[in-house]
Amino acid sequence: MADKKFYLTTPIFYPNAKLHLGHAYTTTVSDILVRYHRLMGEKTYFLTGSDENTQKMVDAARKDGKEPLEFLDGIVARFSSLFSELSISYDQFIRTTDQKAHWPGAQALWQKLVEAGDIYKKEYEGLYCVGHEAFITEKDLVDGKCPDHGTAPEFIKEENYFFRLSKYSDAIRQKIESDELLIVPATRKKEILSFIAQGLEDVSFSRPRKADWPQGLGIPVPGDDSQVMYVWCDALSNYITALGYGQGGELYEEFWPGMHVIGKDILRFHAAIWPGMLLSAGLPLPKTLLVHGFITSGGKKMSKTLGNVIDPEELLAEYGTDAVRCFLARHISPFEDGDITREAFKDAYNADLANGLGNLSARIMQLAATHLEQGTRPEAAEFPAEYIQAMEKFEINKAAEFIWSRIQALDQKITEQAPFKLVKTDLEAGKKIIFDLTQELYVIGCMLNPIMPETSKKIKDAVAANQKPENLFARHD
RNA sequence: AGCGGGGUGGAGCAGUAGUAGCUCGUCAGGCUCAUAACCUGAAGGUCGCAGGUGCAAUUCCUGCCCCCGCAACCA
Repeated sequence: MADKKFYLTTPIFYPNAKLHLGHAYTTTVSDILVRYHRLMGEKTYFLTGSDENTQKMVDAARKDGKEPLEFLDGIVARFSSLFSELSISYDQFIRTTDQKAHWPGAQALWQKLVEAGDIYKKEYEGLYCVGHEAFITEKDLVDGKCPDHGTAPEFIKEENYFFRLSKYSDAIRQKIESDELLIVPATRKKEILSFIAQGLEDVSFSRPRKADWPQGLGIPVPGDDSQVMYVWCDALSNYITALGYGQGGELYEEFWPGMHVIGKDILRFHAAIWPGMLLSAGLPLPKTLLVHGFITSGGKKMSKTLGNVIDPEELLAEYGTDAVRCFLARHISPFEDGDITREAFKDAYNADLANGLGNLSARIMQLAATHLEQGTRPEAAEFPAEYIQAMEKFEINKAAEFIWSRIQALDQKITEQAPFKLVKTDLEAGKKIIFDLTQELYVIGCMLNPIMPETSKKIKDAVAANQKPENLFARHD
């Protein structure tokens, strides 16, 4: 058990805008899983980062009147400030513009694909839409313009490198079917298998270096400085470059392969292109892909025009870190789309935290502080099987549900056994009940560790100190 | 068009071939240790529609209807 390893990554995020609730969700789910495995005594490594070599970022920077690299530093600082407010316990933040940490590994991986004979040059011509950052076909056009962006596409003829993904369709399918590459939930596995069954096409793997990209942006293709890597080798590779792949990294030897937490929109890249690259390079595939859904608000996708955007920063400022983590963990399924509104958040906060956990802690610890002589810090808390099973299956909402069923059971127990009454007639019997309550509260504190690290500590400390904690969660009305 | 997800008491969700559960809300009662909290009970659903297979379907199959996402700030 002690030498079990757990490596988990989030996607790397686009630094052209600030992070929204969806990013906060991915990262929080990831953090809960990592903290759980850490709690189980495993050696963990938790990676997150930013995907920086992109045209959209350059555009956003210029629009902001900043040089891209300077702009990036500012955005990345905001990322880490959000992560810190969310108590995200990552070990490393990888940036794809990092020429020391990232580039050598990405280039080493490219080289492997070349050696495997899977990189070839191809002339490509077509209509390129700048807004899409992609080629579009003539039949997409309306009046000669891109219907989404209202601009005429440029006719581009360029030579690019391609990756022979088609060669790996069968091998990838086999790995996924056999769960060697486990895709959770099963519906996503089915979805990607039906996609792969159509046969995978080779993918464009590089772009000509753009004149307006500064030095330091875009990873040069080994042996061809006129080209930079396209997103696949540039970004997906972060999962191993961060561990020092290609640079004799010990972390790589120790932790790869691990698991990726991703949103449903990037399933294809992670379940088709990325495994294809790894197969070509002769490297192990990730063990698990956890694919979560999107967070909607009022049943609709959050959008500025609808005005239903919920900003994680605002929620954090109003309710605090653990309250936000608790909502995301308990009320959003890690496998499907989930919904949040301010009203629902407030209701859940009052029910789960103020009336539930907070009030229970207060009533038990008030009794304990009044009637017990001293606190206790139980040696090793037993984790109930239901909790373990849910967490192992990544069902953090069910794990949370289980904790709250325990909270309810304790409230019932206090009412039924009425230790506050019993102490007046049979002090010892009353004290025994109160002591038991503190022990059970302590276990709840332990189980809460991954989901609500701060609250977990406060509860355990309160039991240890035999003191009623400060009001943990004040009601919001 | 195609692909994917979903339609279950007022709201949000679980769930299973055989008396339909949970949370919130509502109503009534109880308790007083606690954060006007907590506990108990009640009302409220023909489980989208129509067929089919089964002794039996909300649960399996077929068809249909409706909603949502796949295009934006994107996980």
